Amino acid sequence: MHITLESDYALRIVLCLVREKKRLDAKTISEHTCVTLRFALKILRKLVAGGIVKSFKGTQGGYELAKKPEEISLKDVIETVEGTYCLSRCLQDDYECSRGKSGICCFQKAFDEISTLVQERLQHYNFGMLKDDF
Amino acid sequence: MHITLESDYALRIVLCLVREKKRLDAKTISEHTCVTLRFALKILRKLVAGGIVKSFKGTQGGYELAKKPEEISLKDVIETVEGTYCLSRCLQDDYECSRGKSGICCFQKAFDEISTLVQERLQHYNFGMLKDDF
DNA sequence: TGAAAAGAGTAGTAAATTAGTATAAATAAT
DNA sequence: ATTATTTATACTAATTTACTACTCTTTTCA
Repeated sequence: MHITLESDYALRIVLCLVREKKRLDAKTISEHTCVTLRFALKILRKLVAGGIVKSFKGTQGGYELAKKPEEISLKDVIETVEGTYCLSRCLQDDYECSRGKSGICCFQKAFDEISTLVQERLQHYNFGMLKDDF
Repeated sequence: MHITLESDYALRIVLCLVREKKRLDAKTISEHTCVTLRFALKILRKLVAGGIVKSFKGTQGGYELAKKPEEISLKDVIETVEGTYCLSRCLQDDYECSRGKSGICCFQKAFDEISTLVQERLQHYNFGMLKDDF
């Protein structure tokens, strides 16, 4: 019931790019964030696919932010890495809830409210606010 | 980043006891909730230890609620089964955050706020409110 | 133009967590 | 005593998370 380590690493990586304010190659990012090179590369690919980071191939290549820090929320990064947040599986479209015949159980409303709240808060915090906060 | 299936089963089990309003043995609970007998027994032990359910040994034994439905929150059940909710490991006492030398990182405040919010909401919903809601 | 320095893609393995089972012992009622 | 129940401990299986290996493609620049 946690944010995964992978999300945590992704947040560090984005923070690293926010702070350095320039193009960085994967090796440098790996060193700054204490995430292994291979794993950092994998996460960076997800961030690129999610439109949070831009990549440049070849010598002098590397990664830059694709948006301004204040346009990148915790939600953007976390959901790019691990998909939409939901508190219980019964909120997922493909989940067959064995409790209710109707497909709607008494817990669903509560879980849905809480998941929405979490998403809203994760959306609220962005890297513009967070960057100097160490 | 989910409530586990085990918590989900625990909620069903408590709901079953709330609805039946009488002492039930593990086999009956298992049948009503579609949780295997062995696993239901395991979860019931946690619920007993957590003070949510009372157990009675021997013939005519079984389980009853230890409190009124309105005194049992979602939080009570979920935390009994899987421990305190926290969004990120960096909120756990024993977690060594490799980001900040100070032990406090810029994400911690946000995660802490959100975790608190989730706990508050889970506390708010109780089985008195939920029981008839199918 | 081709070697070097990057990232991209795919597939795999290892570790951790979650889910579930087996077995033997203890207890209470009759 | 016997039977129906819970308790306790330890185990195994399945799933998810974390991480690695290898090969390919692209870009730069001597």
